[in-house]
Amino acid sequence: MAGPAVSFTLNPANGVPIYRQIIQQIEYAILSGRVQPGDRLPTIRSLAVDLKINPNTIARAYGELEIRGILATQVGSGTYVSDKAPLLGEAVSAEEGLSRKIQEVLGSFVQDMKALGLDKAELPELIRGYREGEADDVQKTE
Amino acid sequence: MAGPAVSFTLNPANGVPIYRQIIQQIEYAILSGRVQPGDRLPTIRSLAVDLKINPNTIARAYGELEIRGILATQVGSGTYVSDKAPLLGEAVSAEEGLSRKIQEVLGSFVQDMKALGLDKAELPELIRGYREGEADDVQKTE
Amino acid sequence: MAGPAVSFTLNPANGVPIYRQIIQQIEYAILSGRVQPGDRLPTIRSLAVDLKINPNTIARAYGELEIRGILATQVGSGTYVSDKAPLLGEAVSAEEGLSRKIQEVLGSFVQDMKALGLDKAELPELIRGYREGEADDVQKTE
Amino acid sequence: MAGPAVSFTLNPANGVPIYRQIIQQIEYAILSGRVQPGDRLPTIRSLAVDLKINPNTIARAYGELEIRGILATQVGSGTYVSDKAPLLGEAVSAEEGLSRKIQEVLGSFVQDMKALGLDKAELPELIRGYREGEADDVQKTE
DNA sequence: GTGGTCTAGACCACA
DNA sequence: GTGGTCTAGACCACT
Repeated sequence: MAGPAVSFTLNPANGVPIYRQIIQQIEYAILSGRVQPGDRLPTIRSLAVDLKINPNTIARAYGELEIRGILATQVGSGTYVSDKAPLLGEAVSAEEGLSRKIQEVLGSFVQDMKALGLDKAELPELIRGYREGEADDVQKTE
Repeated sequence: MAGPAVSFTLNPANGVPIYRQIIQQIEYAILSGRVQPGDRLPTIRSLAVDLKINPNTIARAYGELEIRGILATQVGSGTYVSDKAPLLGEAVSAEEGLSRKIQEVLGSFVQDMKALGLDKAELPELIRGYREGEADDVQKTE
Repeated sequence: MAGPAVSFTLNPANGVPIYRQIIQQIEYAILSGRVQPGDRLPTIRSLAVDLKINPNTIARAYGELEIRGILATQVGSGTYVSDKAPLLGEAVSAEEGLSRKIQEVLGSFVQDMKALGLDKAELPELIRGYREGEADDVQKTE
Repeated sequence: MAGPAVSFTLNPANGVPIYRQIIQQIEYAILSGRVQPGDRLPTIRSLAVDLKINPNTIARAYGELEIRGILATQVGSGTYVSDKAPLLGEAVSAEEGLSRKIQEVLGSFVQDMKALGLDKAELPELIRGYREGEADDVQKTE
């Protein structure tokens, strides 16, 4: 619990590009409030070591978030979450940004389960029965 | 309800390659039993017209599933679900295959929600409150 | 003898699709041990230039072998022989895989010759008399 | 031994189109002398029944051989091997036609085996040790 | 009318 | 520089 506010969990074999997994996890951490504007992110090098991936990949993720105004780099000091960060996309408030993303994730979950033959009404029960299992092939920080 | 057994819904802007979306929807339809071994899939050309994409893209999806033994094609006649299809991956029975996939989808949903700051206990309530909205930018068959 | 471990020889006019000829030659090179797990294959583009064919055709061959678990690609780096590659098909050992394929090729040779009126007993003599001629219309690497 | 002079052995799953397998077997039978000019071939319908395939497929094989002057159809009477049949391709004598085909088959056999790591010198021994095994998945006449 | 093969070329993702 | 995705279109193989 003393680790960084953004903990990264990468799955290099699930088809989603690694730099995109990193972007998503930073976005989620910001939206959920675990990371606040002004917070400092891990350096590219330290993250690269932790996650055992190419520093370029992290640089690309940070770079894209910077272009979108979500992160800001201060040379010689580090990378910080920008003040306007919570307003991801076209959201007008932090709450709305979080809520949108939740609806989006929820929507594709319900749709996937429908495609697998499960009705929305069956899902709460299914979730209650869910026990976190083994991760397949995952690299985590901390 | 009189439409084809596999209905396709594509989201061209979510980063997942189109041919992979098609593959997934066929797999899910087979796992859920909506499509049975021996069933004929839509022709490449008709699907291409319906989904407004290039026939080669459909052919690629069908082709990968054929290499994996899930589909079988008879040139001049069409593409069919193979007899051994329900045993996707290393599953030893159709039920096990479906169950595995459900756990997999469920797992990443719970994990995503956790990253957005929601605890597992909050999810059933969230789902109950979910109203199906119209998706953003989606192409469907039918 | 200092060339690449897989040398490709295509016959564009024998009815066998080019991408299948490539697949076969990679398989044979693996089965015979000339190419080992972990070895890097020629890049798609360089092979395309060498063989004077479209890069997509090479990509298709590599792609099918990847789906079958025989190759693994690392984008930005290249295409490699997978660790489990020698166990092609249902073979349980590299030796068995090679032996099976040899019997298969041998079987169709004997059968073809029988259809041409030659008995098995005549074949050893025939082979001894065989002088390697120049092939008709062939494209080779190197 | 009382069957037709051309006995057909089809393998629907080896990638070679069925009509091409039929053409090859007729060619081989002619080249080897098992079938002589003037001999009558089985009717399309009877062959279709024997081989359990679509009559169109046989019609196509016969049709192609007719275009090449190897077969001749007499309406109402049947299909016959033409007088000039043994001169397949550009061969100037029946012996030369047979010899060419034998060299061709032999050449690709030696090449395949070389690709599998076997030297020409090892092949006679290999053939002597060969025992005809089970056919995989084959349909034969008679 | 099915699906299969191949080409040409554009643009993207990744190291 | 790697490989990946998609399009457009030509031509072939087969029923």
